[in-house]
Amino acid sequence: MTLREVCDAVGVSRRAVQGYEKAGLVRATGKTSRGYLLYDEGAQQQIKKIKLFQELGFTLKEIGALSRATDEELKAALERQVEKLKQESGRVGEMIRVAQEMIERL
Amino acid sequence: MTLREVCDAVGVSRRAVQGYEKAGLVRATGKTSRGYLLYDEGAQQQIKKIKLFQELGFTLKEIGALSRATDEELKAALERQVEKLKQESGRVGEMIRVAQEMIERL
DNA sequence: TTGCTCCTCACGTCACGTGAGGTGGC
DNA sequence: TTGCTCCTCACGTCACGTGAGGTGGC
Repeated sequence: MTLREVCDAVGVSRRAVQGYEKAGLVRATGKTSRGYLLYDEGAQQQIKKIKLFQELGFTLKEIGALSRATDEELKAALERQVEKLKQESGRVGEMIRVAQEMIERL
Repeated sequence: MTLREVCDAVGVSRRAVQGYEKAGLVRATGKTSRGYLLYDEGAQQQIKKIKLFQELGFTLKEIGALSRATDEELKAALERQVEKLKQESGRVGEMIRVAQEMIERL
């Protein structure tokens, strides 16, 4: 698949993928005769995975480390992340209440 | 109050306040003979307010615009923000579920 | 030659973090 | 003079956004 096709399929920008490559998280698996970047199924899955981990709140650096981690380490990292996400969830809920209170007073 | 005192009281960094000043959102209200920056009660409240609006998800630029907005405009902006925060809340909840599923499978 | 699509830099953005170098008074 | 605290730059960081300039084939 070309870069554009992968981007459309996964829902990331070309520039984001470029960022992933710079961080050493993926690589194009080939190029067409015209120089277009190509990605195979594995690379596309990898890009999808990077995006998911980003949404879980990991930085690109952390994602790189996790790809080299054991299952135990990955599990521990996910558990820490769940705690962070729960805190974030509480914070967001609180902000919704605060904003609604402000609206009431206007 | 000195900058340090304000930072300690409000819970922001000196560098953050410097960023607020650069964005035109606050100004030191004076300086001591030693050149230390001073902030009065009003300035401190302003810094607190900036921090709150940031936590509601507004950028510094938006916060500047809101300070010059009418109550109607502010209300509308807050309502839009509540919608965004609700979406964010849903997203975070989903991410918690995804992470927990990943943990189960390890 | 023109138009189209894609490529590879590389500076810009946002909200600070993190020193660097300098100052004033005990 | 040394130590301490604070000041004002100014480059660095993170994850891209946004052009700029160039290429290949219809």
